Amino acid sequence: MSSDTATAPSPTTDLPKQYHHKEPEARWYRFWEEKGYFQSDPDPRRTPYTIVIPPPNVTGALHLGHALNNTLQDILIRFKRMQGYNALWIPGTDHAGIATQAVVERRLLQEEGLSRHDLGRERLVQRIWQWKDEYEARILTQLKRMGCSCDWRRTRFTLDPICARAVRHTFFALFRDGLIYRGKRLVNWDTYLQTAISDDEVFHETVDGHFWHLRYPVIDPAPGEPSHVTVATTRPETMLGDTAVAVHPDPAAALDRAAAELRNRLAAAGDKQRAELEAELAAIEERRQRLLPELLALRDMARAGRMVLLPLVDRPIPLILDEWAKPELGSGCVKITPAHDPNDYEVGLRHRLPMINVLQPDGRLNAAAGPYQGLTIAEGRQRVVADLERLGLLAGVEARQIDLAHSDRSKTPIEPYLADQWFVRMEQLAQSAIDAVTSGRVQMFPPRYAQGYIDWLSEKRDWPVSRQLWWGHQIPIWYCRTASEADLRRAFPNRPDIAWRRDEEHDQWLICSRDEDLPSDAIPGHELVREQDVLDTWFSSALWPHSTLGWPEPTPELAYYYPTSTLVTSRDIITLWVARMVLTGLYNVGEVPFRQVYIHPKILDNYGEGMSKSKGNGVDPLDVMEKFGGDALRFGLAYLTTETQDVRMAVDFECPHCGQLMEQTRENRMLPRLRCPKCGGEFRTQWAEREEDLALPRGPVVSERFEMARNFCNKLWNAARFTLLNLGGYTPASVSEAELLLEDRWLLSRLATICRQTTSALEQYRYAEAMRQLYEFAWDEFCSFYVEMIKARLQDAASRPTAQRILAHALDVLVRLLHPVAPFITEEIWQRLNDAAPSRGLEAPQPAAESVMIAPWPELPARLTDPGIEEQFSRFQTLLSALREIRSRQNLAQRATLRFVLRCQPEMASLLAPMKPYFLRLAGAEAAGMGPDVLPPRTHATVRLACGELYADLEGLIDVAAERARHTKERDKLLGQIAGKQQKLSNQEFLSRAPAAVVEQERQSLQDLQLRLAAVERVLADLPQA
RNA sequence: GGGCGAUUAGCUCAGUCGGCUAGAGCGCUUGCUUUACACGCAAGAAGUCGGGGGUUCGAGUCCCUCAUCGCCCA
Repeated sequence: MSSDTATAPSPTTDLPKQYHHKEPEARWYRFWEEKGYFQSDPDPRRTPYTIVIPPPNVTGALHLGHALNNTLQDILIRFKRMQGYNALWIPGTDHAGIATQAVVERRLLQEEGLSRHDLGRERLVQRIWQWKDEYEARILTQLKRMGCSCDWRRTRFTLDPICARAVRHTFFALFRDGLIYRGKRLVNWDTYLQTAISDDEVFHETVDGHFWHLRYPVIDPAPGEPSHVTVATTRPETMLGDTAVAVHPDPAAALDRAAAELRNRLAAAGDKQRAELEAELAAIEERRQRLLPELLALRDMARAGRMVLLPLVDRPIPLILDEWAKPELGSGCVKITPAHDPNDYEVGLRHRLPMINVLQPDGRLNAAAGPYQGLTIAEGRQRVVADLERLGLLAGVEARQIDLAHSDRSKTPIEPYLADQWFVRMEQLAQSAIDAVTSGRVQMFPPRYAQGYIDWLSEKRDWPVSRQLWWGHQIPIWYCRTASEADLRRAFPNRPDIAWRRDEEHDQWLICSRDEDLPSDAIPGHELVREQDVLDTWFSSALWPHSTLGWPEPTPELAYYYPTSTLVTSRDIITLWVARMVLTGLYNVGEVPFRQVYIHPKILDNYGEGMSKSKGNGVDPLDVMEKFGGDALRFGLAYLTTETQDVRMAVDFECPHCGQLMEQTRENRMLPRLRCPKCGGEFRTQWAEREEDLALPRGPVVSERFEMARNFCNKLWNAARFTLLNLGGYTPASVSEAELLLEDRWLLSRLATICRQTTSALEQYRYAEAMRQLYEFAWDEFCSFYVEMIKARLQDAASRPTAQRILAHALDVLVRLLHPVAPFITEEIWQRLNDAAPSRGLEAPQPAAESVMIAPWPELPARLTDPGIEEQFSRFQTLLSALREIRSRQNLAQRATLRFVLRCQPEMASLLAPMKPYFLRLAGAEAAGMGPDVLPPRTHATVRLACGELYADLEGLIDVAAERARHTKERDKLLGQIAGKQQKLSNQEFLSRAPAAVVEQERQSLQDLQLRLAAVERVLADLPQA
């Protein structure tokens, strides 16, 4: 069963002072896998808790953003698994159509000078599969190194046969139900990649451009009518595709409206904007004078159905009336190019204008461009402008900043382009997804993200799903021009897996096949041609929660695990992915894909930009883990996961030769090797690929965030080390309440509270809060107080056994609480603890689980929570820190014992009496007396505390100047605070309106401050004059 | 233009129902080979909670407004 890899070394040997993460991480991950702890199978007796991974793109390796995403999922899965749920985390990757094809194509061009067309479809796809294999392996390795407890048997890929089958079934059903159609649409055309891309893959950038003013001659102008119409454009070559010129139907009213709006804004404007707005208003009035008469004339001409002659191609095109023409802008007229501009497209639809496409897929001008055919866009633009100028039809050029759409994939400008595309009708589907969220069947955390989701879906824009790519799910449609419907019926009798529809526009049949590809002669005597396009990647990822569970097969997994429990993702794909999963889940399975969606922050680089594969600013989690360990990576990330704030993380490279830090910048972040500015040594980065680079030592990427987490792991390690070194001769036995000392009851109370708080925080996805609580408890309470206090008892033969039992138990609980976030170190400690104290627990000791991963999530009895004890203990802590401060302020020698007395109530004295040894141990202070009647030493420092008045004996020790400075400052501060309180308490409104408890609290607080002031003033008076 | 978020110590960030003298990590200063830990221990300094107005007995927290930054949508 258990391999010897799983045996921890003996606790008394090999306990280094520093935790070394490397070896235990590999060892325990192997152990968990061998034990099958990650695996989950349907089991009706248990409640499932399921997460599907947001499948990372195989485009490249994972960065810290992914590390965060997966850490948060693993924390949930491990937490729920320990809580007793049948926890399943399904892993996998996404083929990422355009992104991956683009990367492989780019590399092909760079390294071999070949285009995809040189290679051909089959061989390109083969190359991409190779890329996929390499990066999928790398990604899965990264996840494993991070400790992710996925059920690897169930690893899926969006292009694998199971997912492909789900895609085919979905497409078929949508087609059969009339929810898929083919149509001409204006799409965002990437001329570089020669594919349509979705709006979401477009980014806008302001660039320097021009505004050209073109003059179109009016055909047969009547006397008094303008002979030309002037239009303006940033893309003059598109004029070749113009099919109308629009003028506003009521230009006077439009100008009035524009002016009125400006006046409104002017009324509300600050001084800064005023001048600007006034200038705009003046400009409008000026236009009214100069342009309005002509616009009115043009309006009348348009009404009369008059035409203008489109220059260069000499095509008569109509003047039309449309509100898209803005009288307050440019010439007031606008050229209409429906095939190459989204707004013009809408105008074209309204007026049933012809739509003339002048571009080829590669971005060159086509036959419709007449004499310009074959030119690139840039060449065409130059020639068109020159020719117009020669004809005297160029009215002017102005330089201007223009907003230009770019392809996120190729970084080249997007051309709006009219093309045949496949669409999914969103009307019903979108509504179902909206309802799922508004009804609460799917909940979003934080809830504010629901609004954006609903707004986006409410537009119900049809989803363009075809991509002119080779990498992806090829659309299962075959075209046939010649067959009759009778031929189709004859060829496919009783075939529920075949559906067809008529495509009137292209005079052909569209035939969809669900299961098998159709041969070209499937209809005898007719030729079938397969659609070349593939589906948008999101089409397959939309099915992820059910395709991974085997849908459309009615698998036991689907029945048991669906709907899944939680989806953990980042906000930028709420619409692209989350919304689409909801609607396909409802459509295919009839049930939402998940109950809760948790949206986590983004990790930004030191420039405030999100990490991304394409930007190359991603930090490889392996780099971080190499230096700090997987647990530190995870803890550091979870600690940052607050509700609202993205995380800006500046990172440095650390020279492996000399330790010098180098800031990671835009310039160096993608280089395969770097040279240390200090020692001149070279090292490699995550981008190293060539052998000579790989031979260099790796320079890790470091950040202060992970140092903090690494230090925390080390602290935990040492707490465990201390425990293990003191468990010699441990015997299990129940510990009665009577045996518990004050500090034990305090610790158990705190532990019970922390258990409750951690559970609650994790259940509400408040990761940072959970981490902070655990950090503070482990470090400030368990280590700094409890461990220190128990040392004496461990030295004493009589008290040792009980102390050991409590200590082992406390460490056991703490380790379990930390397991979800820090799985490796907690397992290492757990195993060593199992050797030293195999049976633990206070009430009735039980043999511990063979792995902390499958140990039960700790829940301490509520009765252990004792606010009274915690209050008392905090008195002790305050007293202690006052003593320490005096020591420090007085610069007391290490070995010098500070004697003190505490004037206090008898109850307090008896409470603190048993703590006497701790004052000595923790503050080098000896209590000479406690109680109401103690007398202050002759030369003393005093502090008034909640528990009483502390007098430290400073005979022969005092530093007068330091003491005076200190107390003067303290007095001034107190005076200010007291004044504030007094004012508050003399306010009748406050006294009458604030809750009595608050008023009482304020009174107490004032009294306390006054007592402290009195004490400080007494000390100042007592101090010898300097 | 619309929406969302942010602005708190030198830096990076917490701060839940409005209620103690606003906290942490790092950095800084001082002192420590205290037998788990220098990746440590102890102590300290450091804040006009972006500006202005309002609500309230009371505002870092709620409302309005302005400024700056980021993201999403058009």
